[in-house]
Amino acid sequence: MGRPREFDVDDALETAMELFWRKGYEGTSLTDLTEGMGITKPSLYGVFGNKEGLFLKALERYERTKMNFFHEALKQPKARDVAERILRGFADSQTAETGPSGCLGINGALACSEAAAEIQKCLIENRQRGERDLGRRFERAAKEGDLPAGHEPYDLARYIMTISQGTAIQAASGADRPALYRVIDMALQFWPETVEQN
Amino acid sequence: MGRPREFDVDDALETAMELFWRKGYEGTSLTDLTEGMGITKPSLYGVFGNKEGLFLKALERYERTKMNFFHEALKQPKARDVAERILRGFADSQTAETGPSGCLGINGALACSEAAAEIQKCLIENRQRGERDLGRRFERAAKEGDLPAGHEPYDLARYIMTISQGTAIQAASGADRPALYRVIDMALQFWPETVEQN
DNA sequence: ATTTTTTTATACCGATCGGTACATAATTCG
DNA sequence: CGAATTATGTACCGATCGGTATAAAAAAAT
Repeated sequence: MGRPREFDVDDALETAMELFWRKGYEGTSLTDLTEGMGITKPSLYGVFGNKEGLFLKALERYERTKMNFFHEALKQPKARDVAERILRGFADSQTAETGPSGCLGINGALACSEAAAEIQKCLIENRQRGERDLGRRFERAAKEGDLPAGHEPYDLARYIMTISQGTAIQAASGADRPALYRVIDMALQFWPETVEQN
Repeated sequence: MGRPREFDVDDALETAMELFWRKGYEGTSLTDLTEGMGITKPSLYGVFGNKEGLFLKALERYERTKMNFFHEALKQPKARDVAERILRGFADSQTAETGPSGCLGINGALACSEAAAEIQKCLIENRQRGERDLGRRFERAAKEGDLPAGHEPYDLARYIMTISQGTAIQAASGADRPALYRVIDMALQFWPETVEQN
């Protein structure tokens, strides 16, 4: 009952996500948001709580719609394919034709005022969670004899995430997808395509 | 002549640099700056012009005092040593005990409002200049037969810069120096220590 | 038709933003 | 000693920040 909502919540959230992605949490003002989403401030607060709540919901949407490749990649049977899919998945997302360049999880609040400390902490934990999940996958690979010799699972995970975070900066600076793919090719060179059978 | 300045310009600039480094250009308020530097706003504006001018001077100081390893590294006779010194130089700077984590050139204004667009552009050009300088150095190395086979100089330069930018994010997320060193070791694995003599 | 419920639009809130006017203080020059 | 010059402290500027009070509008329920 009650007056029906005049805007689509999902569309509005998509717009908010793109704005935060492009301008960061603190760089995006409520005026940017309400104008972009085509709604008024009371509507925004009614549905999303406040700016922080809106950002967290936008981040959730980002993870669900743009980072879905990540946990899909973990399902690959070979660790090298896991790594490669993650690297290319990030590069694809960071250089999509439509939408902002780079990564919301980094652009959102890398360095910020105390007012955004909570968001910053949340994004750091977000990145660490991904790295930990990848490390766990590589731990399994180690047991399966599926890792290149002389490498610890969590070091490999940090390595892959470091490359992906690097390409996020590159993309935000204008690098295009083929350039990032060449970086990825180099980053994977040390990792033999086929590991010794045991 | 005139009343003598009551603060040390260099000390004040050092403090401003650290603040911008930790909180970014827009995340650092004039109140943060004046309180940190121990001066009043008129003094700040008298010496540094405005916030943008102060940031640019802080960036200049950063390049001069924290990034000096970079052009020193370019002087190494072997390309691989150039690459390694740059990677470790960045990692060292990003994880110094005193001072903020990460990199001012990235933390400063990765994603921001339109008000900081000029600073953002300046930092992007800054990063691209470094990459170009490294690419030129690798071009020389290519002529000298000093590059690993099958790699273009500017691709290698982008690769090295991508790793360094990745470690900047890692450092800003709490990674320590040994962890970054292990990443660097992996990133350089494909690059043979000694290249075929021709 | 009236009540109830929810969303909308307008107009406003105190706080903070970057930046400055103005008078005073501290120095050198004549 | 003035006079000129520069720096400082205070107090303020308009604009914007995130957030909200209030009431009208639009639907469902009675």
